[in-house]
Amino acid sequence: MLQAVHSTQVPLRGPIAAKAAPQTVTVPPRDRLAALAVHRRLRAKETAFYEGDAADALFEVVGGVLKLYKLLPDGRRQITGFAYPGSWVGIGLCDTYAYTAEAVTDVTLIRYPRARLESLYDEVPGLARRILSLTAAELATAQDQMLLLGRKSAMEKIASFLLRLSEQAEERGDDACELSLPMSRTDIGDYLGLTIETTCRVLSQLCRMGVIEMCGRNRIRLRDPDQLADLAEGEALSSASML
Amino acid sequence: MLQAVHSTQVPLRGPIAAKAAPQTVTVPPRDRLAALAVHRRLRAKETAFYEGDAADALFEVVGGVLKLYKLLPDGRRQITGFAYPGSWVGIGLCDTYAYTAEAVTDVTLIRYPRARLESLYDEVPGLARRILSLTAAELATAQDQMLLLGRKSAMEKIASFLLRLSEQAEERGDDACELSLPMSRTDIGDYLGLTIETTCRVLSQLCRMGVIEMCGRNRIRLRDPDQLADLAEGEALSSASML
DNA sequence: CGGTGCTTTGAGCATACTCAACATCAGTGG
DNA sequence: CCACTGATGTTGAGTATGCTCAAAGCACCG
Repeated sequence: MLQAVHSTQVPLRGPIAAKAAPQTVTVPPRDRLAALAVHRRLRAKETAFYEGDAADALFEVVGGVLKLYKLLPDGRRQITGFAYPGSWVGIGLCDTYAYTAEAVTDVTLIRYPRARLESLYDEVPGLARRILSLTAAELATAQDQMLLLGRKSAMEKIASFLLRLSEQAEERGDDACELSLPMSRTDIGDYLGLTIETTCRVLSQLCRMGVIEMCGRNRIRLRDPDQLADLAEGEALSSASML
Repeated sequence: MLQAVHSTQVPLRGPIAAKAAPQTVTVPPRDRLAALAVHRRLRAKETAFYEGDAADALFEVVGGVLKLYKLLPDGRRQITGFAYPGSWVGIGLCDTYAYTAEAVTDVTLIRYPRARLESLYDEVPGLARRILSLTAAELATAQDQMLLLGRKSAMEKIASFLLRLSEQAEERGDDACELSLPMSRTDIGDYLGLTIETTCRVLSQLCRMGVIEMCGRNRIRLRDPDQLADLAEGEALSSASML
């Protein structure tokens, strides 16, 4: 069973999580993966699993957006990431999930039983490597986020967040200046380590500065992406202090 | 070459990065890995690689402690982790390193050329899985750190940090109450998203509260680990407000 | 001993938080 | 269709936590 190696190459679905090099997996494994897959739908606000649950499955996001978060005993919340189509959720070696996964919008998932998926790691060349690649991309994103959370100001955080959304939109083939924000202001704050009030205030300030424009609650138009990029890295333009 | 599978099992060196289940790899791969390995020594303050360098190798820490950090253009720094013996450094899919790795103490590393290591992933069963396990552990740690950076107070950050060091000491078989802090106060601050002054102040406060005791600059004794655990999760005891 | 680098402590301040009021939107039912 | 309601978002005023700037203490090392 370890022989079945040199067959045609088929690209797996690409990751959202940025810089992952295009990877491939041989065909038969694709089938063996498919044999494990079970589709699952969630309505907005439903959870796929809770932090602390037995981690018996991995999920691939096919449609919609999930938020992944951790809680402190007193209810403070940190969203560790948003999962867009192409993301894998629940990766991590532990036997319990390290975070809760809750649907922001209606969501479609593919569920892979963990034990059976992992038993394929050693049999299906490229599979472990593929998962590794996704995990490594997620790790790189997490490290960027640590820099953001630990060292950036509120303005820099919001600007960085909008820019990342813009890059993702571009990767998806959408207009990089027309952002959709499916998550609430509270969610954005909990992702960036801010309160909802600060999140609102900074967004309003960016509007006043003419850097962005709000088109309804969940839609933002970037009017000056270059200035936004400057703001994201602390190159506070003089106009930043005006107002 | 895909046949050489069922030989005796040998545990690879365990990870510091916590909850990784003990994993094993078959013997021949161990040899193949060893064939790639090159030892390297660093004196304190030397760097193994810089953020942005071509990522042509992975490193396993054998002795000493490294700090891994990212910089903003204006010099603000976020340490994303400390690498103790057993840690692998430089994991991440990118073709450039995502952070700088600098020796805190004198350090001994094993260097694995990345391309050649990765070419073994599909040939050596268990290898990719092993690296995946390490990466996943690092990801879980990173997510904990996001919660800390985004949502914890200075006191909670310091308390959490000391507790994690204590757990690591225990895993290493050392006394869980006798912590060695090889890194400077500045490093601790840059790891926790604090300034050096706040770091000092909180440590002093913990001393005054009788929770810890400082035995020289780089050594701390935990006198009340239970209270420290309470402080780490925001269960601010009344004594916390009494200076 | 005197330097240099790291740490500690103090005083004042700024950023982001808390609390509170109000505005807006989406969904519901009259 | 509009009025009502609850949820979500926005804005303001005051405050607190942690930062900045500054000085002094301490330890290690020639």
